[in-house]
Amino acid sequence: MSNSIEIPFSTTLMVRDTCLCLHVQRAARALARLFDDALRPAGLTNGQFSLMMSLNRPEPPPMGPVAALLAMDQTTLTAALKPLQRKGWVTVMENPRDRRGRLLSLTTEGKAVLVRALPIWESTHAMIDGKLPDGRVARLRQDLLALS
Amino acid sequence: MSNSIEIPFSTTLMVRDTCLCLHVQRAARALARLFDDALRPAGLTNGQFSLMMSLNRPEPPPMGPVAALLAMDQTTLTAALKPLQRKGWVTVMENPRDRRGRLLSLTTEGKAVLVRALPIWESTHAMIDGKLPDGRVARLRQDLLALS
DNA sequence: TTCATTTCTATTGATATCAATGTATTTAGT
DNA sequence: ACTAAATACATTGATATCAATAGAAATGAA
Repeated sequence: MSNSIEIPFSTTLMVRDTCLCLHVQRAARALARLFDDALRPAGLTNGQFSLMMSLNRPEPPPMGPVAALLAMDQTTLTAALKPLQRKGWVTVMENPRDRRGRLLSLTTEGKAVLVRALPIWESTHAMIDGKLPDGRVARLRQDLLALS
Repeated sequence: MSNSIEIPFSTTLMVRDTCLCLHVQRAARALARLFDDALRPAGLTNGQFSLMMSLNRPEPPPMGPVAALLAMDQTTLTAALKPLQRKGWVTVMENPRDRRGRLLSLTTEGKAVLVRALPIWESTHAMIDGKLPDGRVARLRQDLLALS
């Protein structure tokens, strides 16, 4: 019988130390927890905050561009809207110009939630900012954009 | 009646452009899709690859350290192990030295899956690496670690 | 106009993620 | 040894994520 083929432990350490995907997933989970904790008093998760903030526009956007902006699957956006609709913070209406599409907008109450969440975002983000040397944050954002 | 308080659109644009959490979540989703697509022929997702690779050690680790390494909640790890156990790629056994704990190890078949996945990871990671200017990747990893 | 194609979204099923909570076991203080 | 506290993990419930698929409407080619 063929003996098991194994990956050497050194390779495991190399992958662990160099894998960009793993590094980004780790940071994503850590930052998500951080912002979720901070935003909890406002009743929002980090993802809900980003989504609702992206809906704060002069004109209600259709779903496609919003999903693209957040770099998420369209079906994920459909699902993410459900709890926000239930809470009455977001409305999803048929686009009169294209009846396949939907237009997303914040309700008055949704805007109020966002107003309460904004200072939390500001202070939390300022704290994160302080964790990295000056100027480094801009480059980090640029690099993350290149990966998106 | 009090008129609605709104966040100016300029603030929305500022948050969209500067929020590190959003940038990291975006990159995390994009990279996850990229690696998931590449690893699909091997039957693994990016997260399963990272998890199984982290189990490729001389001694089977308990769950706590593995969850910490991946920067994920312990309950998430419990859930993530389920499909891998079902497929017979990972075994979860009681720790004889501490009967509260579990020891995680790859099966022979699990190691074989990992062997098949490794070259996919290598080529995919090389492609990502090429997207960023030389030397920038190392700094990016360092910054992501600082956020974790 | 008609029909094939494309576009926009929803649904289903599977996994991922975490908070809240519960259980069993170990450890520490006495 | 006994008990309180801490530790390690599992379960439940809710949301997040995407692939596969399906439906409806718009678009384009003839």
